Amino acid sequence: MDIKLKVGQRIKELRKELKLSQEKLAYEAEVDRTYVTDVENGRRNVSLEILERLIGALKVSVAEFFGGKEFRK
Amino acid sequence: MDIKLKVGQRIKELRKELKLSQEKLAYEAEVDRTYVTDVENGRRNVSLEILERLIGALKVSVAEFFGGKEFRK
DNA sequence: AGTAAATGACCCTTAAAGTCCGTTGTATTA
DNA sequence: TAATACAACGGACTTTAAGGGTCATTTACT
Repeated sequence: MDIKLKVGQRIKELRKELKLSQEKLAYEAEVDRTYVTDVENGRRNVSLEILERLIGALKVSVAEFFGGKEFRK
Repeated sequence: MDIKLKVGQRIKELRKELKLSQEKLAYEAEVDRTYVTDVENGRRNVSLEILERLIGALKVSVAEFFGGKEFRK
């Protein structure tokens, strides 16, 4: 599966756990509101720095973010 | 520390383990040789798809790549 | 020491990342 | 019904990632 989609789904999953809206997450990560929608739906080829901000806003480490089985090959 | 630098150092570390030159790695990942230099030195804000190609060329999973302690907060 | 390979640094395009405006659809709740 | 909150989508715009050229510097090996 496409890595953009995997990342998007992981972000959505963590966002739901925190009961955040896309808009709240966007605010916390200092990205655009519409951008979060696109990322979660696998339509954005996110850069490292933006990814780091999103992951930080979701209160997990990069290692935790990528620790799931969908990223183990 | 900057995430671009952490990623760069991790790439260099894995590349050395495989005894690959930057040029070989660049060829495998289908990116420019000078681009690899820049990435390893933390000067590039790599996108997901390029990162995936580099990680793949280094024969590890995304989870393994980000599993080290430098990515655990 | 010499010389060849590998790496690093700079600069310049262009293709794409990321922003910002609005609108639309869909639940939920009063 | 209307009001509210959230998510999806489009288009136009600005910024930057990615590609690639060239030359300088470092590293490794005889």
